Amino acid sequence: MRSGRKSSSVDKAFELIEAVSETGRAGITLGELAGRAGVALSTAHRYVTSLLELGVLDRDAAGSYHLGVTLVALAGQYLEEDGLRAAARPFLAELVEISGETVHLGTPVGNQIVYIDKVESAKSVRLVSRIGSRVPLHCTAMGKAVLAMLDERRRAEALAGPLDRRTPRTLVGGALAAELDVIRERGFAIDDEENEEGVRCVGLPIMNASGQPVAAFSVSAPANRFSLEDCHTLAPSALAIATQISRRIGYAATRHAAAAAHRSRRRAARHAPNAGGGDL
Amino acid sequence: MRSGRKSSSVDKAFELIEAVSETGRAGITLGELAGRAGVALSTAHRYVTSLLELGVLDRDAAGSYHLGVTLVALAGQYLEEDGLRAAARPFLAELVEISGETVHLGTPVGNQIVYIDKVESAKSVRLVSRIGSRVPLHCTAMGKAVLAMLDERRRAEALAGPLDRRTPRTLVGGALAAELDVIRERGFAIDDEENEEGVRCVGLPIMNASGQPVAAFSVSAPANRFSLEDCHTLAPSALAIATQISRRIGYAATRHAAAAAHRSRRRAARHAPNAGGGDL
DNA sequence: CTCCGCATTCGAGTTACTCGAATCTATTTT
DNA sequence: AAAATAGATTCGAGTAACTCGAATGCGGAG
Repeated sequence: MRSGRKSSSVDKAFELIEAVSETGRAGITLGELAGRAGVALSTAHRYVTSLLELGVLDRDAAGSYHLGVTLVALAGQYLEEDGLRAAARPFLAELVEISGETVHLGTPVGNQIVYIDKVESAKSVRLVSRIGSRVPLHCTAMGKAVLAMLDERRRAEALAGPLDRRTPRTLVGGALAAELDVIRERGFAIDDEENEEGVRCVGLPIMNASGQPVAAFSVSAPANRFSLEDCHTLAPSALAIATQISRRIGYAATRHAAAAAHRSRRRAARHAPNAGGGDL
Repeated sequence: MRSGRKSSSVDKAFELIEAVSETGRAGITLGELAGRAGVALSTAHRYVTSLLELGVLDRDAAGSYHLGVTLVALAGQYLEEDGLRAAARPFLAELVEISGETVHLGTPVGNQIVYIDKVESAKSVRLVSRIGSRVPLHCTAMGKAVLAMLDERRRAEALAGPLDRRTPRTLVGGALAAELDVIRERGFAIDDEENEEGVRCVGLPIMNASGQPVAAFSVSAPANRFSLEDCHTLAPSALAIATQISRRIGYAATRHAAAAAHRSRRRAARHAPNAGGGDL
């Protein structure tokens, strides 16, 4: 085949954006940006010229590059239209009531989870996080919940790279694979200080009509007031909520119902957008 | 010159993204997308393939395209790092105290203003808005405040397209130009139901070290409890706050001090990033 | 079962990107 | 204050990668 099936220009442009994103508050010079993204200096300059004009990137007075406001405009649009978020919100609020702890909603992209919503507990010692944060799949409750429900091929893909040992309790390799099987069986994941010391979470997948884990939610709390036992106690309520959210976005709820889900895909596809439009 | 100074691939990719953004909750098919963005179907397909893989766009079960979560991740990063937002926040909160009404912070991109922060009043009848919203320049308080401070060339650029008459009071043409001169002179803008009936706003520009209006903020309220007189009464406090924010991000504060601002640009440029890093 | 729309594939043609070196501008050093 | 340095920007040749239109294949609708 003469031409590839994707656009390398687009890929490179987003590599540039990602490189800017990773540099943080200080910004980054054009030269360094080109280096990080692996393109020639003049190429980077040309791409960046377009991105500046679009407001996707910005330059400060010193000439360093930063992310631009256009990204905020697009993200705002996304959050407003996201049916999953609208559908899940009341259930997540209910879960905050039940657990008394902060609940997050996230979606997998690549081998990360992006937080797209948050309902905070009223307690004074809360965990800091923000919508838009990205966390790894392999060491978080939401991430493991998603991994556990992926088919073999996708799971292998997501775990292909070297896995960070963020804490002494982080699971990798065979131990992680075994854990994922357990999670798949019981329906929920526990992050036992595997991502951040002093923080425990319970995470559950949200399945779409095709039986794919399209999102997840988690309850997070300081480990000292959220024991492993508390995690297990909370699980039944959380499972019920996961089922309800999944059903609401069109998942045929039988356990091993991949085939059934597949058959009902057409109808579900037409109904899903409407479900998203409602506010309940 | 053989090669242009910007990348048309990047431009087109964002035209696609913009087209998806404009379609709203229902999503858009590939064919229509190609039409709106003005590219061939197969081209759109290639770009979209990359954008899907990056998580910038997403497909629902019916095959329609939507915005993707990667945008949320990037926007979250932007908001976290934005020095202006951090610098302005305490002052905006103070302005909410003084006025009792909701205050917004926004940045110009193209001929729109994007909301990047919001501090809500405690009153029960509040205006709905969200971070990431885009509003026109010519008929909003923030927009007019920015327009008034632009140099002749940029102002003309921003007003080049046909201007929407959003309400009967919207100003266009000569009346708008005259109004902008008044705004420049007195330092603040008033949106007297020019963008939305029943809503009045007072808007002020935030200037950077080079004397350019890089942002604006506004106080918005239902017209029935926020008269034109109220707007003028609030102005002095708002002006003081605008000056303080501008100074904090590095603007040499003298009134007609464009030249002085220009002379001090080098020093300011070096200091500005540090000022942005602080949290006060 | 057939029709129809839309996603996807394919190959030829050419635009628009890549690279390295030169130039210009701004900042730092002596 | 002048020279030195680093980085941004321009430039031109070469070619990889994109654009287009048509053909194919898949899934939904009648």
